[in-house]
Amino acid sequence: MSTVQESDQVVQRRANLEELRALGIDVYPRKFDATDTVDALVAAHGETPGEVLEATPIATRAAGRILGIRSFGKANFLVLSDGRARIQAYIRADSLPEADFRIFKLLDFGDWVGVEGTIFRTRTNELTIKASGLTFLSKCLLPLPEKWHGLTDVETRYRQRYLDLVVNPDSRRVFEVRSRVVTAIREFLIARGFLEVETPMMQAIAGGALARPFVTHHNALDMRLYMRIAPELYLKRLTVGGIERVFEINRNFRNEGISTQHNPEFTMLEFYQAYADYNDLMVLTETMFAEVARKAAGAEEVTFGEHTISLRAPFRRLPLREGARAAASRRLGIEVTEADLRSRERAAALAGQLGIEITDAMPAGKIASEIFERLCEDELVQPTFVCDFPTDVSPLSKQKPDDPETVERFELYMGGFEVANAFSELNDPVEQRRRFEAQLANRAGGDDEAHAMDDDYIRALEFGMPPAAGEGVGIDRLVMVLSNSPSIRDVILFPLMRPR
RNA sequence: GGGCCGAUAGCUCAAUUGGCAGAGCAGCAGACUCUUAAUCUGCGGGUUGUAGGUUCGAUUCCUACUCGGCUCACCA
Repeated sequence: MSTVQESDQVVQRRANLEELRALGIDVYPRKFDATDTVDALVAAHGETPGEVLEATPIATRAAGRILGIRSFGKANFLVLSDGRARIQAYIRADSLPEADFRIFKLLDFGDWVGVEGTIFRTRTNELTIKASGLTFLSKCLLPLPEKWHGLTDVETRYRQRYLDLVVNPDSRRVFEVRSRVVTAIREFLIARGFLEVETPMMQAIAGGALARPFVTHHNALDMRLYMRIAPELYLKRLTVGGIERVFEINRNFRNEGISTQHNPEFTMLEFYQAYADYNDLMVLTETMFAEVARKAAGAEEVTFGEHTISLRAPFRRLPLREGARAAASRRLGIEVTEADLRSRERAAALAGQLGIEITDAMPAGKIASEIFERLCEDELVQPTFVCDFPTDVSPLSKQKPDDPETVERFELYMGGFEVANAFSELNDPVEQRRRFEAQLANRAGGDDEAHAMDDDYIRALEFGMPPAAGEGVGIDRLVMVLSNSPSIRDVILFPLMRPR
């Protein structure tokens, strides 16, 4: 947004500002010494009866943005917001200095002020600061959205998030949930001996996931760099280095479509635990999610759209081929077997019958997972560990000891989308090299999201990586579920938008 | 990228068959010493997303474009 045309309202607000200046007031003062936040006042005295407040008057100094002015000549009310809570201030001409009352007369909806006074309850039992002093703190020169309907235009809410936060308390609530989610995860992992680290965001090889990267360039080194699509290979190098429990919460970047579940930059928790396998991580994840839900949303059951989602452990386990097999059987009215899904030829035929497009380059496992995603994904509302993925869609996972076509991997679905992905980590350098080579073949076959060869990573494995399991958790999506937000843009403060 | 929908005052929304572009809040002037979506009286406020076209006349119909939403495709 560039300059806004000077409407009559803006002219008026500027005039009010100049009039304050003419009174000798510093209209952009340095500071205000508040003794309490509005939120703290409401929390502390929201239930205190009026008689108690009257018997022992409580003095306070609080500041905030004006979100309401009700004027009755000599008796006036201001609604003061600190972004979390609101409290009203009672401004009486004969209760505060004349100069301060003159300030009041020049206030506009949206201005920042500080109020000094004592707390009482009005006849209508409203908790109120009876002002004995009023300090002007900053001017709102542009008219804010309306007090009653707030701001509903989604484009403006995303582009000018600050307006959304000013007038829509629910929006603020979402980002408080988000903050608590991250805090709860940190506490959970640190309490279990995990070390938080930061690994490169700019990488010479964008590995650890199958996705198109953003490309950038380092001038001094004259080298191509990729914004990371995952921290995985660096965190696993750290397990080679002996950091047995490690995690990172940070941004990933993927150069792909935008949707209600995809933003080009998104926040991911990734953690690795040595000596554990994917079964251990399922237990860890259930425990963690239940705790995070309690701490961030206040309960293990949350409302998500028309659903109630329970994050109480344990979560359902559903082997991928079993889910795909059952769904395909239902859809086609025939008995589909797991063996069908393991056969390239029969799986391809099934996909054809189901109307799922496949390419010649797709191996059987890829087709099975396509069938699963198309038929099952939307129905996975309650937390479900989809487990035992085909090997050829999982280049970094360890195979099951008795079934080399299957890896020890799970994805956690809830609310109808994927929230986490984990596996027993492939730590055999020879097998890892073979998997990378298979990926290179896919790339040659036209799959530009296939994993690149990473010799440096192979070398790290050759030094010996302990048995370990690792997991990535999409923080944004988890927050969506825990804050009942239908779009990922609702949980990202400044989602990517085309410039206007 | 495809499909559908949307864009009107600062905000939230109307506008009949194509016929003077309106309301509430916000703003301005005034009244009011406990209101809370305060109330009451009066007043101002518009390049109807952009560019074209059809028409005596376009917010309305048509075309293109911009931005956005949903959705499909895509998406470890």
